[in-house]
Amino acid sequence: MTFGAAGMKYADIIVDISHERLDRPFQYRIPPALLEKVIPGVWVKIPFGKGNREIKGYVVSLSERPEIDPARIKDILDIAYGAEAPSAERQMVALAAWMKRHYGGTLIQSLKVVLPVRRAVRIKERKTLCLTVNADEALAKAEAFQKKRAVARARLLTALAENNEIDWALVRDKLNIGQSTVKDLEKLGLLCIKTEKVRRKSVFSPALKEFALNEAQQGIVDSFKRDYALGLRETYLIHGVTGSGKTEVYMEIISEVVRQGRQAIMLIPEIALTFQTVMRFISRFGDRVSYMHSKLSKGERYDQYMRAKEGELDIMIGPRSALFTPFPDLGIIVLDEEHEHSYKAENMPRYHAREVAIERARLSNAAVVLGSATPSVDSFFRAKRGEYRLFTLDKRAAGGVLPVTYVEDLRNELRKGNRSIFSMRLKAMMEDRLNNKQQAMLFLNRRGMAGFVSCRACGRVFKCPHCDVSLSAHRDKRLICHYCGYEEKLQEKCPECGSKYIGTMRAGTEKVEEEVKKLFPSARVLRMDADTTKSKDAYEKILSEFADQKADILVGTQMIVKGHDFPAVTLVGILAADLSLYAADYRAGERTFDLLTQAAGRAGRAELKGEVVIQTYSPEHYSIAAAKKQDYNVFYAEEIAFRKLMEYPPVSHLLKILIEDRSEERANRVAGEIRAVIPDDRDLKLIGPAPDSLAMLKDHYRRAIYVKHADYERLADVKDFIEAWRQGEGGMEASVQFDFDPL
DNA sequence: AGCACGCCGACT
DNA sequence: GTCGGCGTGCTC
Repeated sequence: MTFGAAGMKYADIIVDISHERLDRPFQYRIPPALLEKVIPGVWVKIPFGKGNREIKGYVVSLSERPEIDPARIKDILDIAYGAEAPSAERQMVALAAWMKRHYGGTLIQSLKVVLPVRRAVRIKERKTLCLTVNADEALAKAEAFQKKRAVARARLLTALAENNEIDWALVRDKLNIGQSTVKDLEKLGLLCIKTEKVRRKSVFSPALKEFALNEAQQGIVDSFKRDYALGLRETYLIHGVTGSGKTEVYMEIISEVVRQGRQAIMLIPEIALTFQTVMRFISRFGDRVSYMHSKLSKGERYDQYMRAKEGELDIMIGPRSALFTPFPDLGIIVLDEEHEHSYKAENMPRYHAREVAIERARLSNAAVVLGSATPSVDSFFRAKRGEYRLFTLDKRAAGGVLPVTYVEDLRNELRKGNRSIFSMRLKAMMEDRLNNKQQAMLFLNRRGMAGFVSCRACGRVFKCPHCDVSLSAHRDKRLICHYCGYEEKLQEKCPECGSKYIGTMRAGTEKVEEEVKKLFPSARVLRMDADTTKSKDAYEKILSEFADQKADILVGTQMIVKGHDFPAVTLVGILAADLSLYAADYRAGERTFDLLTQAAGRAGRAELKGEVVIQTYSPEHYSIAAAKKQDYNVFYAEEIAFRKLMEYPPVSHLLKILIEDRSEERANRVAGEIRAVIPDDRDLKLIGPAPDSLAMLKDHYRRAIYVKHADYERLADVKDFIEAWRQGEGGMEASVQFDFDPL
């Protein structure tokens, strides 16, 4: 490290404003007094823009030579925080650069994800606008402004008259109104700006437990140790059926790495669902373990990070954010339930924890272990290709047999005159469990319920003829494909069988609960869904009530599928397995198989034999057929064939380049220029430019170019190339955004 | 993103 | 003329 090296008069700084046009280093002069302190990794205060307003910036490097006219270069005002800038942090910056390259967005966005947030806890503020006059008066004013051609003011006042309180962000994004308009109206006394604040907390307590590994588990641990001793740092995928004891394997592997004086990160999907896992780690590793969860405040999270950095911890457990724990010598990263969707970030940079884990491991010479009962198609594909080492645990550690699974064809039920939501078999089995004082779970698959349309008689699903995904129902009886924009009218009769029973299926959990009570008036029913778990702890409360057998039947959505063992549950009913199958997403088949397998895994985990009833309109679909057999390999073979045929990930990857501008001519021109400048590569497939599915948004014309390639890295190259070109000769006209493997 | 400059339509 | 809204361009 070069601390304040001689001659380094300038600092290259990434400003803390997330905008495409500002996403590059800005040079600032380092005043003599700060020469020692301004080094890469430090946050500084700088004057920015014409008004020299004070903002923060992150120093990425130092330089001797001014890149622009020195007269235009301003001085750094002061250090903001972080004068200690350790080497671990340098690695995090490299990781941020990697994330920007692979997921798009700005560097400052990636930096903020990767770097611990400093104690200067920014109080989260939410600004809302509200009227200070009544609605009628506002409307009158709006009309007056409209006459004066003050369109923006009129728009804002009309909106406020309707809602009387609107989020500032909403006004800015959806109404396309600048802050000058808002501030002017505030000055005129027509509206006021309210600011609210938000807060958080946390608690826990441990327990104790012991265990021994079986042969299969020990085999994995031994292979890992051998590799690790040889200095091999690989990515391992453990495919282990539910109850096969993956957690013990993780703990053993982690304990080996910790013994060598290195640290471990253990990633879990969500803390609430894996509470037991956390407890087991705490009981084994004691106070050298810490965990994180989404409810921790920034200050609390920062404290945990600091403990890790200072060497007070060996293991960090938590959701994807735990990935950025600044351990001095990280030796291993484990991702449990690696197929879980919560590993994918929802906002920019939309990173996947699995991929970032592998990159971080590479940077710190660590190994990666992925584990799942139903591995993601992506990971299994890589394992088969030899990128990851595959291990299999196909037996339950505590013995016990897998449940018997029945698939019930709902079309037959309808034909037999059974129009209830329960098949005859499920009804009979529920009755049996009630008589024998055993428990049942009814699982309603609500995922992908975004209104797909099907025929109740024959099960025909209305699909897009171009994309092989289901169409989603919109207002005024239109069916739209979210992939290509294809549109058709909702038909009166099913084109397949002529039935008029066509519609969006919307049997909610409430409806199911009602039906159960109607059918079995004496049954005690618990319901768990977004409604009943709104309050804090409601989730745990319902589950423990059910575990204590205070109810006979638990009705719920996805959330009942995970966590908690219920020894007395011997029946799992999946009411409509199709619902996730026809979601407008190429991963629909994968999701369905996961859900069914995990739901089935809930039945009969102890001595009692379990049974599973899968109700569906598409018993022949491979996701359902494979779930019935509980055979991941059968599912995978079908699914990967489908992905190959359709050129969907992981077989192929897609980069969407979105060009947006107020002027249609400019949007078209820039799109054309970008298309022309993309380097020639015969394996690179280019589509477009063409109007985006949302051809116009907020009065901006949108044009899209799609680039397809089997290798994700080539697409990242294309993005880098276009960005560099735009910073240089291409110019920064219009706005350009990149999206990898969109939708 | 946020701020200043300047163009163009409405009004004294 | 000139007042002021709203578009345009730039930020080391």
